[in-house]
Amino acid sequence: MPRTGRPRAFNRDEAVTAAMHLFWEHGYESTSLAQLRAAMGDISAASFYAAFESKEALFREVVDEYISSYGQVSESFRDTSIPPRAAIEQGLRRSAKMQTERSHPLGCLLVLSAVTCSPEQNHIQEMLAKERERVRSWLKACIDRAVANGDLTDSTDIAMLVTLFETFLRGISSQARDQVPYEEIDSAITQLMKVWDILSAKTGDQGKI
Amino acid sequence: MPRTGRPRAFNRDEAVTAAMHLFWEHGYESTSLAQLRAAMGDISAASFYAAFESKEALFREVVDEYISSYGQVSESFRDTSIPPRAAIEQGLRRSAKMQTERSHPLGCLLVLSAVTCSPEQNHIQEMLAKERERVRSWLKACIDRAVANGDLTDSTDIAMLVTLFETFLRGISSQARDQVPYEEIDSAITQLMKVWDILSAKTGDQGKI
DNA sequence: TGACTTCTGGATCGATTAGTATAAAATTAA
DNA sequence: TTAATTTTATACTAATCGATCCAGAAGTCA
Repeated sequence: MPRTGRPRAFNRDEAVTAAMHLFWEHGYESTSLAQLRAAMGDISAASFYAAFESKEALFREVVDEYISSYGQVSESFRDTSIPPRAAIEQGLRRSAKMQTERSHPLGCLLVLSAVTCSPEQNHIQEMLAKERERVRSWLKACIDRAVANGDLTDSTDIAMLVTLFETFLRGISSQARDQVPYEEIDSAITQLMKVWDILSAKTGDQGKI
Repeated sequence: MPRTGRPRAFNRDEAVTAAMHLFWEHGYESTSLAQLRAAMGDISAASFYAAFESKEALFREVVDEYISSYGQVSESFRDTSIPPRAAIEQGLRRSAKMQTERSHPLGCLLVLSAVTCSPEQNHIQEMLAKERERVRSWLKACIDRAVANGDLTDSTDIAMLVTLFETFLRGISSQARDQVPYEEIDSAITQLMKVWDILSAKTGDQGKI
C-alpha cells in the first residue's frame, strides 16, 4: 500500500479477477498480454508491469486467487467433521456444480489452464501439478480415515480408490467444457458412490449401512 | 503422387508422425512451425508449406492419423461382437493402457491438444469436440444395446451411465499426464465396472450374472 | 511552494509468430 | 536435349509476442 505517489487508475483486485477468467478460459500460453490488458481495464503495458511484474507472476497470483475462491469446493475432501464417504461425495458434487456454472469459464483452472504448453513453460505445468497433487493427497487422507474408522476394511486398495475418485474428478473438467449439464454429472456421482457402499458393505460389522 | 518433378527429400508419413507427437505433447497452439519443421527432419518453411499447406491443415491430418492408429482403442465401444459390458470394459482398459504408454506422449490427443486456445482457434476446439462426441455416441449406443438386450432394465438412466463412464474416460487423460501408472487406473476400472453389475443384478430374470 | 514518490501514455525493444516470393535444383516425359 | 513439373534453399514478409524506457501526470508530505 503506497502512501504517496500517483494513485492507480484501475482496481487491482478486479484486474486479477478479469485475468483469472481469461487464463481459465484460454489457458496460460494462449492468453496474450494484449488480451489481458484489455480485459483488466484497458491498462497500458507500463501499468501492467508496474502492478504485476510479469505475465507469469500474474498467473501465480491468479492461481492463488482461484484456490482461495472457486477452488474451495475441494476443501470438502479434508473436512474431518463429516464422515469420509460424505466428504468425498460432497467434494465431487460441489466440484461438478462449480465447474458447470455459467458465471465463469467451465471446468477447473488447475486442470485445464496448462495441460499442454511449450517446453519453456514447463515450470507452469509443474506448479499446477503440485496444486492438483495437494487435492489428491486430501482424497487419500479421506480414504485413509475411512479405513482407520472401520468404514472400509484394512484390506481396502487405497491407491485404487483414490485413483477411481480422482480420475472421475479430473474428467469433470473435460465434460464441463463439452457442455455436459450438472444434473447428469450429479447422477453419475450418485452411482459412483455405490462403489463405496459395495466395499463398506463387505466390512464385517454389519451387512449394510 | 506426382509422376514428375523433383522428389521430396523427406518421408511425408514420418513427418506427420513426428508432428503428431509434438501436437500431442504440447498442444496445437503451443507447437510452433519452427519446432514442427525441426522434428519433421529439419525441413525448410518452403518444403513444409508445399507439402502440408498450413499448420492447421497439418493438424487435421495429424488428427486423422491419430484416430486411425492410437485412437483405435475406443473402437471397442462399438464392437457389437461382444456384450455391451465387455465392450465398455475393454474400451476403458485399452484406453488406459494406450494413454499410459511411454513410447508416445501421455493422455489422449483428442482430449488434450486443444482444451484451451485463443478465440481465433475456436474451430480447432470444435473439430476435436466433434471427434470426442463420436466416441460418446458409441458409448451411448453400447448402453442402448444393453438395455435392448435386457442386460440393463428399461428404467436405466442411460444419460447418467454414459456420463459416468465418459467422465472417467476423460479423466484418464489428466491422470496419465500426472504419471499415474496404468495398474492403478486398471484396478479403478475393475471397481467402476461393479456399478454396472449393481444395475444389471437388479434386472428381473435372475439375481446375479 | 517544492521535494518526493508512484503511476500512466506512448513509443519502442528484440525475438518469434505463421506464412510467402523467387529462383535454382532435381526429377520425368517427349 | 529440351520442356514441363515439383521440391528445394534462401531471404523475406507483416504481425504479434512479452517486456522496457522515458517523460510527464498526479498524488503525498514537509
